[in-house]
Amino acid sequence: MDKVAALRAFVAVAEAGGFSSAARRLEMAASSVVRSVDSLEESLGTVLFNRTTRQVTLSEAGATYYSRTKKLLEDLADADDLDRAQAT
Amino acid sequence: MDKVAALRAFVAVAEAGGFSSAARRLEMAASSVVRSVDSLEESLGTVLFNRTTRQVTLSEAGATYYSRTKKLLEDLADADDLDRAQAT
DNA sequence: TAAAAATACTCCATAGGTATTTTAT
DNA sequence: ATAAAATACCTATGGAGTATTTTTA
Repeated sequence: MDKVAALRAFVAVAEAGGFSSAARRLEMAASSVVRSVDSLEESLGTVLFNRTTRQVTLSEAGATYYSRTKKLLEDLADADDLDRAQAT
Repeated sequence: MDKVAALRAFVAVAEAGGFSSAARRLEMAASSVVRSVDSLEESLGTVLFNRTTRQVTLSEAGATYYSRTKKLLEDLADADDLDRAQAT
């Protein structure tokens, strides 16, 4: 599993409020988004979203995970910017 | 590219001081470690290690990247531990 | 010359897309 | 009825190993 891709999918679904709209936003197939989140949930052993075909909302664990990983993806983008003046 | 795997390889090489010893530590083939770091360097557009067949040392950019990503991998592991009492 | 890096070659898992089916409003 | 989720199916890409070659101290 590409964890970073899965985290991006997860965050997009959380913010878009659904798999289809997240897929449009990410410009990828909805099936890929579903699978990324599925494998993420499986690897965590936790349900991240409460899903019906009409509604996708973060579970409690999902909300916690969202707040942690959102920042983490930003940090990763920052880390990759090696030209930036370094605080380190 | 599996970025997280590549970051783990990068950190291991930095700490082990070489691709072979990193591979032993990670229990994977040296060729995989080399390729992970290669693709990481390519995606960053930056040389992370100064390499000869006898010596592998962090470049300046590599040293910066190491200090950033080392912490990031720890944060990721923390984020995945959803049972932990949450500061968030 | 010996140990490690680099590379070529191969194989297989899986990421990703399309098409279809199921579900809920 | 419709829009979205879920899933089945297929293909191609790339991740991973083994074996080989190159390099340098």
